[in-house]
Amino acid sequence: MPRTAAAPLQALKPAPSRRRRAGAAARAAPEADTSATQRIVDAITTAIVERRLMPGTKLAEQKIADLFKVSRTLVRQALNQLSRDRLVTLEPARGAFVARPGVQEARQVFEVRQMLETAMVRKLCATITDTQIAELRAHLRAEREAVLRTDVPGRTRLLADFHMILARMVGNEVLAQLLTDLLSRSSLISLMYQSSHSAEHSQAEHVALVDALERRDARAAVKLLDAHLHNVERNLRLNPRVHDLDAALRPAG
Amino acid sequence: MPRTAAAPLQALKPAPSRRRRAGAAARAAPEADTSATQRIVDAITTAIVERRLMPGTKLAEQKIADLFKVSRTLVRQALNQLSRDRLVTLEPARGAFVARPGVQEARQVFEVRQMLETAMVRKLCATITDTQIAELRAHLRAEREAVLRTDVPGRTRLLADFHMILARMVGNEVLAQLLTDLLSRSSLISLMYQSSHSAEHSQAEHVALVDALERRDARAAVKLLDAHLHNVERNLRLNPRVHDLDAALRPAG
DNA sequence: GTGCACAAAAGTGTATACACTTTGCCGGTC
DNA sequence: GACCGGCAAAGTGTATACACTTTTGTGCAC
Repeated sequence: MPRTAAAPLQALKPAPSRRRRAGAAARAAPEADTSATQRIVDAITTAIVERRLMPGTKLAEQKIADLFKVSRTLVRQALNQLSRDRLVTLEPARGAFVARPGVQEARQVFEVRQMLETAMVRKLCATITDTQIAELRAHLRAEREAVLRTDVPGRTRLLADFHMILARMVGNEVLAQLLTDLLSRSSLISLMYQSSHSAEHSQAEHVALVDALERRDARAAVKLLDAHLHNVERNLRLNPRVHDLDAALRPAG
Repeated sequence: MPRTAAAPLQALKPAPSRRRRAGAAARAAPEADTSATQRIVDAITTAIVERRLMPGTKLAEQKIADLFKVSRTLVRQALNQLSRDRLVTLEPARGAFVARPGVQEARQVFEVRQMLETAMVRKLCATITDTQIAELRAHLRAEREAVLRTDVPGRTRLLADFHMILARMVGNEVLAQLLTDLLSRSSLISLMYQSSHSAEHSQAEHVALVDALERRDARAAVKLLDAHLHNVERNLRLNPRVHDLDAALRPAG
């Protein structure tokens, strides 16, 4: 690795495009430019989700402040938000680090996802419209293209966005919010425990799920989603392995 | 009301006892004293949950800072956290206010709770031990006593804690965390939409649920929980009413 | 008497300053 | 040569300062 270890934060430089927390306050406000704090949160979030920042990386306040040309005040606000999302951990008087979710936390996140998403799909089966099916099909095509051209960051995000789209289609903003957080954490988890679940496999499972939704077959849809999440989790390297040596030696276990 | 409107924040003075986010970082750390920021968050949270702060109340930074004898910096951190919990809303350049969740948000919170909690109870039926049943029975007694002596803040918290205890019994910290937030928001919601669901009724439904859990009757338990949440929501005054006049006249609708 | 304009006051948004903790390094000691 | 103590550098935690926005109150015009 030719890069010097002193500047791993350069990964933040390419500013993101998407905006988070779109439905934060559905006021009549014309939704002005995003705040500086939010820009930093978004940049770090997408850097983590797109796997440009490795777990354990130190996020020094002054360095980030220089990168974004703001004071530490705003950086601290951003890091606080991120720590509530569990994407970074704050160690008192030591600083902020990209989180290293443990295997227990990993399992718990997937368990909650399974609870929420199966209920979500069940509801969706009863309300989904043909227009929404078409929207899903369009997304599946985008997924497929990203997989075919092996666009790793792109397909990673699209595969996660699929679940977000389902959540938004239920029309429940609270649900969408929760799932956004869980999906970010899932990204971090599958980054840490290097998933062997191929992107093509995931994509195929998404297709099957949409097929079931189109048939309004709730039973099948729930079963497929359940299997999908189970597969993703099963293919994480959550068992003690040689590769996890460094993690195993840490006090957190 | 003899109080002057200038000091509604006195409600914050009685410091809370419980600590939030207990499982934040299960490190080997001896868990030192809570940070000043967290103390403020806890104080405001419990003040809202125990209904000492009304929705819409302005939370001026300097006033809170004076109350807690800290600088605005820490108060801002606390308000930011609270806004992420949706207990306060931040209006740019105007300040922080105790949130006024709309009817749509109210319905969505209860919908998500129903999704999460039914799944949770189903899992719990398969794993619950006799010791845990006993723990629940003890809690039910505490609830009953609080109801009988019409200890309003106490019973409010105990009735919410019941759901939290169920969540913790699943052994899933992520789930417990999510539900903590949802329950806080639920408290705020039932405060705003003055519930007509009597505390005695809720308490009786809790008893029935524990009975079903003791029989390990998942079907019945899920049904009872479902009915319980449905009852609570149905008894909120979510329909346009005269009492909501002030809310109705606000631009937010 | 009502309505608008402007100015003072209050309050939020961001930056900077400073105290204190942690960390890495150097020299001394056994 | 390894270990312990302390010192300097770096970095976090909190307070304060200042710019700018919103609000409020006053006076003037109509």
